[in-house]
Amino acid sequence: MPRVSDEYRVARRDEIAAAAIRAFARKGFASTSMADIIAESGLSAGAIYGHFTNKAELVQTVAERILGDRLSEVGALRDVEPLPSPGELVGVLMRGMATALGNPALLVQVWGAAMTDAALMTLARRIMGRLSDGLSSHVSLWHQRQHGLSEEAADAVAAEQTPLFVAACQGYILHAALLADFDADGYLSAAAKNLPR
Amino acid sequence: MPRVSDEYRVARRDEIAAAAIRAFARKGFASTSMADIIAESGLSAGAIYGHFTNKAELVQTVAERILGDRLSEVGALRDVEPLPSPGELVGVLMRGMATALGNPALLVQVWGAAMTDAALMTLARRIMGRLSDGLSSHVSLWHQRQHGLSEEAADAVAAEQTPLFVAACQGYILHAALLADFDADGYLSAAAKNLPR
DNA sequence: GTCTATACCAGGATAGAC
DNA sequence: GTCTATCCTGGTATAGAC
Repeated sequence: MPRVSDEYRVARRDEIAAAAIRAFARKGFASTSMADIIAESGLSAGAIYGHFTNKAELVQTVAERILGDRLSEVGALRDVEPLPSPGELVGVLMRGMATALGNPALLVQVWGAAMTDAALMTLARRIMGRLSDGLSSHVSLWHQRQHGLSEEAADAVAAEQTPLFVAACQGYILHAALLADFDADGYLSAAAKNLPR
Repeated sequence: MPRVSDEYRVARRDEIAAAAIRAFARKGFASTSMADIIAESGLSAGAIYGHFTNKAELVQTVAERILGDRLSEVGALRDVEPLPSPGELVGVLMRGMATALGNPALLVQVWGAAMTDAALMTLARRIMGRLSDGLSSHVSLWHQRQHGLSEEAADAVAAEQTPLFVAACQGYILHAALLADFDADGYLSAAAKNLPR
């Protein structure tokens, strides 16, 4: 029995989630406390806990939003013309992620946290599954168009190769997060050139 | 001015570090408390803090040991006969890591923790640098032997391709840590077959 | 060097007034 | 719904006896 309108509720939740994202971007995922988020939002502890039952639910919501946004990009992959090679696609995805997310360290922290947090683990799996599906269907399409494979044959090749393209994305993120002098363009052009095509 | 022999000191440190590794393997890297390590070691808080100034130093020592052990394997890469392709080498490395370390989740947690811990970041960079160097010199050797490239030309190719091999390792670890039904053999044979050679 | 006991702190969550 | 104030837990590190 809400005392206020649903629009108000969702708007407040959005507002709090946005503040949490800013806080995470500034202080990192794991080392951001509720106090940080509270300060960033300009609200109070009571207000936050009125909209999220606990920190886990808030984190879940925020992570969903951060990663979910990237997925729409994967969905639009099929329609790019001329069809880029899967290796080039890795570059498109990673550049999009870099500008949208800013700090790749956030993703690495989410992975680490997922190792001991069941909800985050589920989320990370779902995201990775969707990325994998998006890439896979693109790889299949590529082999059909480029090498004239049948759909079945192309799907088989895609099933085998897709993990390597996923790994190229994950490797990009880890390189970017760990190396101070990471050469992003060099990495991506090497991926476009050397991954199977 | 140590009151006991140096041998005793290093033996105790080793003992504590080994207990910490067991604790990390069981409860994960981030969520293991000093109390867990104390219990696992059978010693007391005072004893531990007599040998390590704080948790960070203990973690540093343990992480160094876990990751450092893997590096000897990288060093021995050159001597394998017949020379495996770089893609095959990824398989050798990852299988060795899997048996030695058991749980790949530990590495993912170390990466995540490194994002906000300067000492761990330094360590992670050093490990990745050495892995990269080991792979790189192998890739160069491979291209000299297999395709008759000059040392300079082979080094240039290696510089370009090495990040992809490193990414294949990192991707393996993330796949293994995140996916419940990960097909390790399928991943590694796909890597051996599809990575540049 | 090692033990027990405890000080101390950070962070998540709640109570009750408005 | 939101605020302020506070409780409570879990965790690191230290004090002082042996």
